Amino acid sequence: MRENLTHVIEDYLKTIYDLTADQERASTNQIAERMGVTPASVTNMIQKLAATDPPLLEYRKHRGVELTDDGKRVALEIIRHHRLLEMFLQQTLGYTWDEVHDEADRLEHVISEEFEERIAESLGNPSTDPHGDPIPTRDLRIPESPVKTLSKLRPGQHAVVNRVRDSDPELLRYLSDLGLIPGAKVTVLDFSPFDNNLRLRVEAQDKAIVLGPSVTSQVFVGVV
Amino acid sequence: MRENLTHVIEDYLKTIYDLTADQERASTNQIAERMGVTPASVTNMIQKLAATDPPLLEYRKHRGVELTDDGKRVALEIIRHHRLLEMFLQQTLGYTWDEVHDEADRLEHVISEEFEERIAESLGNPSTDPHGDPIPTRDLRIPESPVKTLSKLRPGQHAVVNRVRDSDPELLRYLSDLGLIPGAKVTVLDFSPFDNNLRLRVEAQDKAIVLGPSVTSQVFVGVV
DNA sequence: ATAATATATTAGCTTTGACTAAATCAAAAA
DNA sequence: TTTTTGATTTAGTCAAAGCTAATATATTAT
Repeated sequence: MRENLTHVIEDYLKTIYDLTADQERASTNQIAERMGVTPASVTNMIQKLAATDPPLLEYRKHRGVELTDDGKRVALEIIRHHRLLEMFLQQTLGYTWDEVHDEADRLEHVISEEFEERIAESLGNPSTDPHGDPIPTRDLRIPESPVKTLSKLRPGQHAVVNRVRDSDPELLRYLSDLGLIPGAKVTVLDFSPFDNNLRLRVEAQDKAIVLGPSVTSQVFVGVV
Repeated sequence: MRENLTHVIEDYLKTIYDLTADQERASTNQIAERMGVTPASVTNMIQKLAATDPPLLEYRKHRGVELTDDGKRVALEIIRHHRLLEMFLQQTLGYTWDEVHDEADRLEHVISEEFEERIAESLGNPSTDPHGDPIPTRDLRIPESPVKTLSKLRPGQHAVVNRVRDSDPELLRYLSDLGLIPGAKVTVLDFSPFDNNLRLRVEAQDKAIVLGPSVTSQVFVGVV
């Protein structure tokens, strides 16, 4: 039913899955930008993926794409590999959370189900990766990701960090210096309009910090 | 100096390294058979590898190939990855020794130096893999592999198994059932001419066994 | 409604690494 | 030495996945 998909196809499906987490369809240009290829290459590939039997995505000219259930299944399998690997690299091999992403991006395409199963078990079947992203279960169910970002909070509100965007290692190092890691408790002290800066206190850190929206929009929280 | 070599090129170099362990040069057909491709494909590839700057191998028409020092360096790097991975899969993830080879064959091309270094350290920088094959050091030195096989022994001789051919998982399961694993001590009881069978006793096993040359030639020993 | 801009598609070309079929070379046999 | 056989090489294709340049479609602004 599945198999014989190339690593490249897996990457396209993963990227599209990601993009359609917060929108209906993914556009050619969005996919191109995320993957670092030209839009023409994307058009080529998505037409091919829409023409497979069964189709991995649904394509409408000039209207972008949406994954089919088959496409989603493949994407989730890869995402499960990726996030389990991130956890494994951190917990078992002592990687820091800013180092795990690139290594996992390469390993995710080549590990067997056996490998997946063994690291999952040795980690105690974790439900999230080091950045707080949920790990799909063996049968590829995945809880909704939290959608509220720190940038939405206003003075007086308390929240717990439960996930951070993991795309930029620089940002991750900065966040961990600040103590803004999953589990951290924060209190918003001040909000500046126009620049949308937030002044806030991270529990267990001595002094308050001021962060702009390019940081606060990357941190997902649950309000308490 | 190195880099931008494809996985396929790495596989060619590894195969050629392996073939030239016990002969001067590797022939087109040998390489083709080992890699499961046609001889024509091999000719293509080796001509390309001989034309790189610096060349990875030395090619003479109808005379086969030999790796250059640069080619050997690349091969040894991959072999180091492979054997460290085999050890890691067995020791850390609980794989059996017949399962590690295929997984390592895929992982060896994608792990970083960082990953290599971390597993080497976590394993205490082992000098051999689960089959007894020596692991090249960080600076890519490798001891000579033992060359004497069990099939060369004659009645009365005592020996210690130090390596077994790792290409066939079936054989590996059989050998481990017999207790013929690196470290095992054996005594040869009988030799049958014509069929070249050996009857021998494996220390710590209750009864003697008879093995033909298709088995005994795959087991490397040190005579004591 | 038209023009301007942004987005998407098509067409044609490139590189990698396979393949088959045909041709050539080298070694062994007659 | 010639013939036969087996190994190797050449020539020409193919599929994957990228690219550029040219074209077409949508959307927004006038």
